[in-house]
Amino acid sequence: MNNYSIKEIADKYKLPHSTLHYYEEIGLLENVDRSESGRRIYNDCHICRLDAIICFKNTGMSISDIKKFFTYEQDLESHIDEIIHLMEKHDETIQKQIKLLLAEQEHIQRKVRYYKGIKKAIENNTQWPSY
Amino acid sequence: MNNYSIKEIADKYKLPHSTLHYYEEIGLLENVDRSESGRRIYNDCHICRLDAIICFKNTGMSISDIKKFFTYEQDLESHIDEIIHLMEKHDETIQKQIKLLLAEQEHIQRKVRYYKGIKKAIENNTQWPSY
DNA sequence: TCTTGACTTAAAGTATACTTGAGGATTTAT
DNA sequence: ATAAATCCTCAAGTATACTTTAAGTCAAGA
Repeated sequence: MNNYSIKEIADKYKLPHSTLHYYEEIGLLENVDRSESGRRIYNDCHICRLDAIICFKNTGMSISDIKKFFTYEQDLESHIDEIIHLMEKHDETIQKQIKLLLAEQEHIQRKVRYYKGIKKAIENNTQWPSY
Repeated sequence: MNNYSIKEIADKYKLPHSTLHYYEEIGLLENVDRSESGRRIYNDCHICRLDAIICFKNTGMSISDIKKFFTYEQDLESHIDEIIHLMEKHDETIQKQIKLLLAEQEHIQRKVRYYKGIKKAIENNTQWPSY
């Protein structure tokens, strides 16, 4: 089990120290050891948890849901159904997000084509395209 | 050019009235006419703009960037390069989001499989799978 | 040893995007 | 005619997720 300073963790995840303080304060990061002088000592469990936090955050999960996940995970046997449900729901959410993004990307790309048409028309002093 | 009450618009876009008030207050919706008694009268330009606002919001664009887009659009000729740049940048952003979501979806699906394995192990009183 | 950089706490502040509440006016349906 | 629905303004409040500030302690290199 390796040890890490707050700087090492902050650098690894490109997070400011304050965010790590904050995550600890709200209970998202737990059991952070301290050196004799009171400095935080992180370990591989925190690495593990931060990997999950980053993944969940990247996919738009709220901090309160992320916390719920870890709470369930701490007593996995009695919450296995909730955990599976949470993960399956989140999988669906991601799927919906991807679908929406793909659809909206079409709109944006259409706008790009439209505005490029306008640019050409401006440059050549010809008629503007219709949208 | 059709006219719409705030209720019609709110229903169409499934937004509370307050959000439409807010969008007007911050200048995202402009030139909203009023009836004699002071009630808002929206028209097809607002429909058009709201379609774009919803699209931009769905793809994670900030309100300040959405405002910037409409500001540029109001004097398209002198801002055509900025508009194209904004849209192309946004297209890239969406592309990145999709990539990230697809990658993270793998992680979530792996978790689902893992926890389902655990559920089975609990039910059959057998050994837990490794992650 | 001294200075610089890393770290601490606790409270207050910030950014974004709305939402709610109070109090009143108007419109529509019965 | 009256009740219910819809709308108005403006200020204050809320939720989420941090960030900043202040004032100080600790550790490591020159």
